[in-house]
Amino acid sequence: MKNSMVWIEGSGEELEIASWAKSNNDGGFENNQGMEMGALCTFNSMLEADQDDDWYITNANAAGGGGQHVISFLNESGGNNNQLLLQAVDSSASCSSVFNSNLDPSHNQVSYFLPQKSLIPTIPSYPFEGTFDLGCHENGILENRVGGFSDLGAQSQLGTLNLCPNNPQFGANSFLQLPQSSGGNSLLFGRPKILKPLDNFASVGAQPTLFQKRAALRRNLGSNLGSLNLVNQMNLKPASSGAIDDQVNEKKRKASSGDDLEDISIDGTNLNYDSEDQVFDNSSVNKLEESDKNGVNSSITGGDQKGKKKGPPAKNLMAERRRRKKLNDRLYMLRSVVPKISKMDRASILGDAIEYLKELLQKINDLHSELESTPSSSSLSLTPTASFYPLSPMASGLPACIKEEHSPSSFASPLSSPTGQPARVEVRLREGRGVNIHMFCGCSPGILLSTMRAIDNLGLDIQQAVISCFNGFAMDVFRAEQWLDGQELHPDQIKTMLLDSAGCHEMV
Amino acid sequence: MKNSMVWIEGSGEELEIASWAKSNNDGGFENNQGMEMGALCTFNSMLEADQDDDWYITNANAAGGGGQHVISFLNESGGNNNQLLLQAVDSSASCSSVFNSNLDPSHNQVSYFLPQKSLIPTIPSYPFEGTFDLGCHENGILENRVGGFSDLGAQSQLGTLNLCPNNPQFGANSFLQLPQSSGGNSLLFGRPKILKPLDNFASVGAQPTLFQKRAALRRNLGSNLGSLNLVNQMNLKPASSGAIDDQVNEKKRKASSGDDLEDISIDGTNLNYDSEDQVFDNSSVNKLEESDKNGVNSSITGGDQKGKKKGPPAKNLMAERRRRKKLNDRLYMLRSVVPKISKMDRASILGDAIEYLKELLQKINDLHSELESTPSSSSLSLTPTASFYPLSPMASGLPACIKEEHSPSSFASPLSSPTGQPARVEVRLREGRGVNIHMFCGCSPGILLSTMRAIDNLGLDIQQAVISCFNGFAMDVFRAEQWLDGQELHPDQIKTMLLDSAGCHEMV
DNA sequence: CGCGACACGTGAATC
DNA sequence: TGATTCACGTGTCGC
Repeated sequence: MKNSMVWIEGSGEELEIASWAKSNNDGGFENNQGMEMGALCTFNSMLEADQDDDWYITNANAAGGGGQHVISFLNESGGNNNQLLLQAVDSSASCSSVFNSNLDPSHNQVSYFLPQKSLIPTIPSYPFEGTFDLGCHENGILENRVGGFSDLGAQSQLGTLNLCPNNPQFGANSFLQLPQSSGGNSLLFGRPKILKPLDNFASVGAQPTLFQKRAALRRNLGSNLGSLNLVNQMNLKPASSGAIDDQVNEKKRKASSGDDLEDISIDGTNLNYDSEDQVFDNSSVNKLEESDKNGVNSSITGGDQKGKKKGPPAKNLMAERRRRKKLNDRLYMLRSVVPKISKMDRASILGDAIEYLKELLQKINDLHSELESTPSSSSLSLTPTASFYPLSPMASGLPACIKEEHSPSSFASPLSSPTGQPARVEVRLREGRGVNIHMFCGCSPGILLSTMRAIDNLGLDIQQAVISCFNGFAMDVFRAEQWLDGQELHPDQIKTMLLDSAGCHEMV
Repeated sequence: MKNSMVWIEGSGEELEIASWAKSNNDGGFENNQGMEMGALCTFNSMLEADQDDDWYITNANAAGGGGQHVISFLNESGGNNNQLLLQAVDSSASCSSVFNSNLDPSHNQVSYFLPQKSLIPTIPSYPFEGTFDLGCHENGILENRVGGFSDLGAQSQLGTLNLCPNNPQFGANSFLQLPQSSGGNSLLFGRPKILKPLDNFASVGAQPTLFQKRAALRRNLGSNLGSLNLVNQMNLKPASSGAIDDQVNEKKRKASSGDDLEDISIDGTNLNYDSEDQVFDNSSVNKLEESDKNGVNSSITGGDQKGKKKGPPAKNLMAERRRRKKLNDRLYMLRSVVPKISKMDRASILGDAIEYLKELLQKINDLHSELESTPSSSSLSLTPTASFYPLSPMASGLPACIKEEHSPSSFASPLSSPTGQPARVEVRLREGRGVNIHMFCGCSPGILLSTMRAIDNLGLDIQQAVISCFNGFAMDVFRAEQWLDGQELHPDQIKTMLLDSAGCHEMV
């Protein structure tokens, strides 16, 4: 769990809090499970989520464990062509790029992980300690602010990376993210600044984002790195490490509103809130307290005081949290699906999405017109439908770019990348044999294959990745392992190899 | 401006409140102008809005009257390909469908109008009365809750329709919109229920949404229809009609937070807050007061009391308001750009956008392939545009539709597939050497490579595709061509080949 | 009356 | 140090 905080929302209903958290340490198994559940949930949620909304509606199973089958369900249905595969991103979970076809993480949380801005680039992975239940714990630690994406920074990419590892299964999501990463980064720290807020961390349990932010920042900044690098500690840490937390706690807010609460989780914990129905308040609370231990908290909860105002608030509070999370998840999803993200800012994400959307439309127009006119000379000035194309410079080349200019290179979204775009490759070694790769370049025929070959030749097994090939070629490998026994690969080796393959992919 | 409420945000800076409002009645001319201005503003805002953000930055003109030229500007710029033309939506403004290329309404308000849910379907247009300045007035009327999109309903489609006529120029945007309309709806009332909250109403001045909601609901419900149908009155009405407003006002909230304020606008008015720099507090305030007249308000501002806490808050407060508004605007914009909105829910909008985006990608692929194949047989069964594949019901025709319901299976997200899942492969030949492949299966190590290899072995060159690898492996090849001279591949060949590779990917 | 949805204000963090 | 951004909790409204 390192960075990635997955937050699961109960399968059937409530597992909100991060299941992933549970097994932080040991890694694999549980986490995965958690992830799946999350995914599962997601699906369900998606299906069901908006109610009549679009997302498929199928609630069914979900509940408890059956994540898997849920999934299968989808698959079946899936035949589902339509979907390109989005990355589902769950605000809570850090894995950003998930590509879920389903949109709605909301009810059932999903995973996601958004790249964070990477304040603390140095820290490779931030596992999340908190277990699901424990999750609360974590939250507490981090604190109230659990919210969605914030800047957090530090964990940013890490989160992404980490998560994936954790939940290889889910990994799928990451897909589209590429673009982002390309910019700089989604995968890793690559892009220092770009991704600001959204990053994955989002929420572990509840609000990974802030959580991450703070946690990361504080911890990282303050103390840290050492301890956290590999392990989960980060998250736990807060809990465990009183000091840092304290700082956080002090702020904890609670004081302000004062009361509220009622429920447990209240501030510190947050984690649960997502859980929705099944509130694990208790557990979480307990943990929280730990975390809360800091001064202020007491003021707040006092214990769990609920005496406060009326009873109702608590419920609403949870609901609101869920809502927020859902919204964030969607936002992340959108983000993951949009190639060129530019800023991680919420508004920017939205804006980028809009722009991208426009580009696509434009492109469609162009194609359409072309199609019509095609055969013959067509191209003329006529501009069939509307002036589509003339303008569309964007369509092809720089679609959205516009904005970008300045940041010209950084993100170049796959789309944007004119094919000519020189390849950009970022490689980051995770601990063990893990490798994160972010590659972005102009799309040229054969590049996909050549890249895959290159990776294969490098002895890397891609476990989690999202690759998109449109205008440009973008690949974000969230998790890959070196199966080739031999020596450890050096990032540069990988990089050059990939660049080479990109350079001469046509020759494939 | 009948329905469409354009909200202009000062050109240079602040014209926040709705210019459009001004000329309600007479219809055409002024309205248009208003619209234009709105548009104009929007552009500017867009351009400038996010600062470094993407949106083009160009403030220039905007200001006063020049709506037209602005537009032309756009066009020129337009050559500007980039933009597809979005409909800009401003949370504050009600006009939904404007198609502005620019994304960022925030700073400079823009216009928009979102289709509302149409609570009051019967009412065709809701013009906004309030003029810019007056806008405040309006706001006041509606009330504090000016927020973003709320349900409002009634105006929904109407707004859209109206607008278009007004700004033919912008019409371009519509282009893409089609999809929407096809969906059911965006244009007219067609879809009765779908659009709920976002509707255009949004806000005139500050928080259109709620405003609208309440205003609309109350008014509509309570009284209304008759008067409003064609004309602008609706909007004005609130202002004019005290009664309705009052109801609204009562709720106004303000009381809760109580203080804050400092600034003028405080609650009731809100309008200004968006304005940012130039706060027209005064004007707005004045108006507000009118609106505020309801009981509670007084409690709140009391006047403008600012005594409260510290100094800082106020500023931040305003900033936050702006931010919120901006975000809402973007959201609306997104909404306006996405044809099939289904629910007006924020989350739904996001989700729909995501889905729509996917569709577009798919469509592009289709077109692309078609295009390539075109000359020749093109027509085939392929169903040119859309439905390429069987699965993609959505893609073509009903793109979004899916959403809906039925499509249980339809979406199956890639993610979902548990690894165990048997591979599913769908292959469709496009004309020419084009091939569409949809593959979905459990994720197992090496599957990516093996699949790539299989494709390579098949002599297929992937040109457009999205591949995700997480829990499951999902690959959607939108466009691939057979470069292997030889014979034409048979879909089944491809399919079996891929299935084999998936089956034994580990052997890779 | 609960539940969902929003907006608001606020504290905090980052730039 | 100011400006933004975010998340949170809360009040409110509509179903």
